[in-house]
Amino acid sequence: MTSSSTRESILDATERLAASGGTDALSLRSITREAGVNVAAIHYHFGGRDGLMRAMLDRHVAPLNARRLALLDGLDEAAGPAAVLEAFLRPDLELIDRLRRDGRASLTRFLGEAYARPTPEVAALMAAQFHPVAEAFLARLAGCLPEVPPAELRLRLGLVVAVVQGLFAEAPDLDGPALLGADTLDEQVRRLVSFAAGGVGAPAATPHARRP
Amino acid sequence: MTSSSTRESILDATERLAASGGTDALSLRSITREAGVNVAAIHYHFGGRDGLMRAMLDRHVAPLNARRLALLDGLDEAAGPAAVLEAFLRPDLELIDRLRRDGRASLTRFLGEAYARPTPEVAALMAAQFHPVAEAFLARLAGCLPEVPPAELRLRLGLVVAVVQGLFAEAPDLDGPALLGADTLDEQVRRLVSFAAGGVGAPAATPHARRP
DNA sequence: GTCTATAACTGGATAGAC
DNA sequence: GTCTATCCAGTTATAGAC
Repeated sequence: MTSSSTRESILDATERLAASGGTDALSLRSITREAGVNVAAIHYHFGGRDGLMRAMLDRHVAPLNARRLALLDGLDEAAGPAAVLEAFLRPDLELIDRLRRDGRASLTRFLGEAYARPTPEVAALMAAQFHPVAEAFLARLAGCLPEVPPAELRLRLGLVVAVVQGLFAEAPDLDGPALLGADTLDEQVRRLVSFAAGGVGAPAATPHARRP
Repeated sequence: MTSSSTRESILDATERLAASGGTDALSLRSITREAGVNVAAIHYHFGGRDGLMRAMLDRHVAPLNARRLALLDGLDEAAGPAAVLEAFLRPDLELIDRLRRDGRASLTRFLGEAYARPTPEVAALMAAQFHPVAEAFLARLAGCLPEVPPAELRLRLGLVVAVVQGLFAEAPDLDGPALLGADTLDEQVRRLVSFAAGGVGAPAATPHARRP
């Protein structure tokens, strides 16, 4: 078996396990059993467990951010904040939707955990990949929303990211009457974007009187 | 040493470890070392590791929800959506702020993980505790925001919860120029509430024309 | 109620043959 | 590049003395 096909089969097996059993099922032993390869192969190809996890993240996060930028790039000059936020959010919902249709919903939790409890290295990788994306969207939003101070905009985009993180974490459980349950993808996008646009474009907070 | 004081010292030690080392530092061995008690004591008092984790959650989540309801109860009849959302969100920010001032910021990650990767039992416990709170707030919000359909309101409150979950997960790292970094607590509350109120009260999403 | 001692496992990593 | 065999640190849990 050539080098690259073993590498791929390890990644595929890891993904299958993450999708069905959640992150706890991702021991080197279970992965190698699933992939039909050997424990040492993982160390050879990825340098260890951490390297494998980083490779898994790249596999999903890089396309996600690429799609964000592509959608942003395709917008009209005159696009409003809602359209910009749709470019930011739609790729996440597409990913969640695709994985859930495949019966691989638990894979979203793997991604959610990369946010919620990153290894220092994973955190650095995520930040490095996400930073230019965030800056591009912030610049565009600042153009649409001149009345919102840039610092406030930055904070609010951070809150939007927090929403997305929450969606990824909960996505496997949303089968019932929950968040994005029974809707079509476009419907989900509309609803999420209307919430996000309302939040990002809200009048800047001013101190208000407290009750006596 | 009496039964209850051992129980307490175990809980305290668990909390100290979660606060300094994150969730991975919470093995029975490290806990018993820190508490100066024995491994078997944990099984005696909590029935095992899971029971201990459940007890830890109760210790923080129960007061959180109680405070939410208390603040909601103290509102004027005429209170608007922003005030209601402040009652919902302020307890979270208070908790994060308090833990960060104590140098126990990592404890927030423990709570964030309870959302992001709950044991089935933990998920059930969280849902049971949170459900009545959510219903109370939804009823109140429905009164303030008759123009937003109840189903939409429910979804949006879910998104607010996702924001909170994201805040808990990231809180330990927010020392730099990040989300709620340099502000006072009241300032944080104002900013978060203005975002949430903008999102929850946004005009209901309507289909909009896509670009050609 | 508390402790010692130990059982029974699983985890990641690696040396060295092929 | 790939495998076998092994190492060792780590985990939860429990039986049984006190």
